[in-house]
Amino acid sequence: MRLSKAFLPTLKEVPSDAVVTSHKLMLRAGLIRPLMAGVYNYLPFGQKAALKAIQIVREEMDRIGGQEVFLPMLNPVEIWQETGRASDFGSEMFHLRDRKDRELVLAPTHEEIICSIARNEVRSYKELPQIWYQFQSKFRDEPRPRSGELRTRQFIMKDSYSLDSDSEGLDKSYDLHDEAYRRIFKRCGLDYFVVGASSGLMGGSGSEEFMIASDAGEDTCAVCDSCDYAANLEVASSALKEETTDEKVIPFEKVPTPGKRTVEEVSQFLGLTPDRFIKSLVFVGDDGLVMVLIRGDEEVNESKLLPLLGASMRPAEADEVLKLIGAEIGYLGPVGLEGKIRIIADNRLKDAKNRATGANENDHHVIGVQVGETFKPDEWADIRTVKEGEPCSNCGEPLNVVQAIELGHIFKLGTKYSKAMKATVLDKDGKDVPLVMGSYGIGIGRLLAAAIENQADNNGIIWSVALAPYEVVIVQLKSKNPEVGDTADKWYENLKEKGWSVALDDRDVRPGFKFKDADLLGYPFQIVVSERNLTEGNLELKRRRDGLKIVIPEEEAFEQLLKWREEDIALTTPD
RNA sequence: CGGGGCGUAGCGCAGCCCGGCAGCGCACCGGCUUUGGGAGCCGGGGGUCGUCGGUUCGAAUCCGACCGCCCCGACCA
Repeated sequence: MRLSKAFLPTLKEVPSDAVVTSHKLMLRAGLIRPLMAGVYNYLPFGQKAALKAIQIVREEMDRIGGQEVFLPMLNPVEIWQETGRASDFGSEMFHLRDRKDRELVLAPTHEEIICSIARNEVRSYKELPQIWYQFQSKFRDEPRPRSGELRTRQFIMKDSYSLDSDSEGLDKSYDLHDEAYRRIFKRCGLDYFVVGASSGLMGGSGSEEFMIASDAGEDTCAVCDSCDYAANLEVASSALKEETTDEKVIPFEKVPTPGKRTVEEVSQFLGLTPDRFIKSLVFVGDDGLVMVLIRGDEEVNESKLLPLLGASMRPAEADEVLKLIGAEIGYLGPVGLEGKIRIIADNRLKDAKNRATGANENDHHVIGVQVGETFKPDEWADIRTVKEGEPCSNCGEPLNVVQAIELGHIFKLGTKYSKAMKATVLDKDGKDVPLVMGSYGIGIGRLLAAAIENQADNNGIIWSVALAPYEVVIVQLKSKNPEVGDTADKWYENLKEKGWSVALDDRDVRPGFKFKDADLLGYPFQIVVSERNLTEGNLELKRRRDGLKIVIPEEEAFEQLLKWREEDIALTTPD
């Protein structure tokens, strides 16, 4: 590409709307421009990088036997009603009507569409396994898009779906994706790690996320440095146990606590530490109100609660609580509510002695609560949020808690969708069985943003050869000596002929401008062609990654460049 | 959806408190000079001051409603 002809609107100043590094740099480097909240235009250089990422993903999906398809983003709402997800997604799904007033949706993902194809076309276990994938715009009306390409309302996703006739088959398809994803992120030069994850609304029996550590990330993960344990905080657990005590039992008593509602207020008022409290929260699940108990100094993990309460889970409203229990939020507790409301307690409260909690009467709490005696919960579960430094459940060493960006997510869906949509095949015994499905996603824009978050400096982006819009730029400095332009042209044509992707900065601007732009754009390599060096028969080469600059005889320059490129590619080659 | 901030030339911003000619820097156009880290000088073009309504002799400025964008939180396949 000759930059004199390129559409490359770079910015010297940082747009005021951008906060995170990748967003600032994608705007400054002219990769993207905003259209509205959470929706971006991809400009030529951004699209170049996206296509490179897409090609890497495509090669790896083909490598595991995936077949590329292209499924509609415009869907009839009925198909989403078959699985109940039209309502599960709620207002996160875009709805629209056609000219005949038929209700349509913009697809946020494609499990339902895959099922609708499979139930019509796939008859026998002999046709399985199948892996179908696509690159497609996904639409999700996020309540709060943010951080540029990290969370958007429309984005390109590689989504794939595996179809098998039994769970052993699913395991294989899942493992193939696991391998493909590791190769993809390695090839993109990303320092990823894999964590156990929540399946959330997707359902199914298991899922893993591919993460990259970054303060810009919206996910929090517990990671063990001593063993391979790593989990999204949504599902992470630790080996922490309630310390057993032989303290003397104090008698059960109701005490007035006028106007004191929060654990902090009541603990101060009663002279107890927050860990001596049982915090009682009320949620609404698929089957009505549920009381959830956790130690006063800890936080309930709503992701862990979701599978226990159902997809419609939400915190209860104040008046719902008042109606059932007769006390306001702040004075709630499990004592005396057995049989009246389902009570789920965190494992850590087992055998807890001498605790304080709400009395279910305004302005009163109770003390001397012996868990298991004063009251018995209906269920025990791990519903707490793991904190930094707690012992790893695998090896006992302290866990680290880190912020991370979710690059990809793989799910074992099982039969949730195939059952709901009657997508079945005949098995070996001639019996109808529902397809056993997996679903697997990578956000392309997020992948690019993560790569930039991971590799950038004060001067701009640092692309790896794998994702760079162009792997090398020829910075042609202006000169009256025609040899400079001729040499730059010659190198441009020669490199292109050798299959390199190359940009020639032949714009009529000053040298400083070109150098700044080259660093901002993040080409892995720069070739500076100037009169000053050329009179000595030299070129200057610069490697963006570490800023290394060398002046080298023109005849030796290509050899050096080739070596640098091979080194760069070696860094992103899977084992 | 709750809290906060913002909306003035393509971009970054000042002016608003205390109402009275709509400004600055960059970018853009023309000219001259300059040419190894985002040039200098001279000249020039570009604005429904987010929208609608109100107060006022007069509104970018004060008041109200709405719209949009960003941040924090809630939420997030």
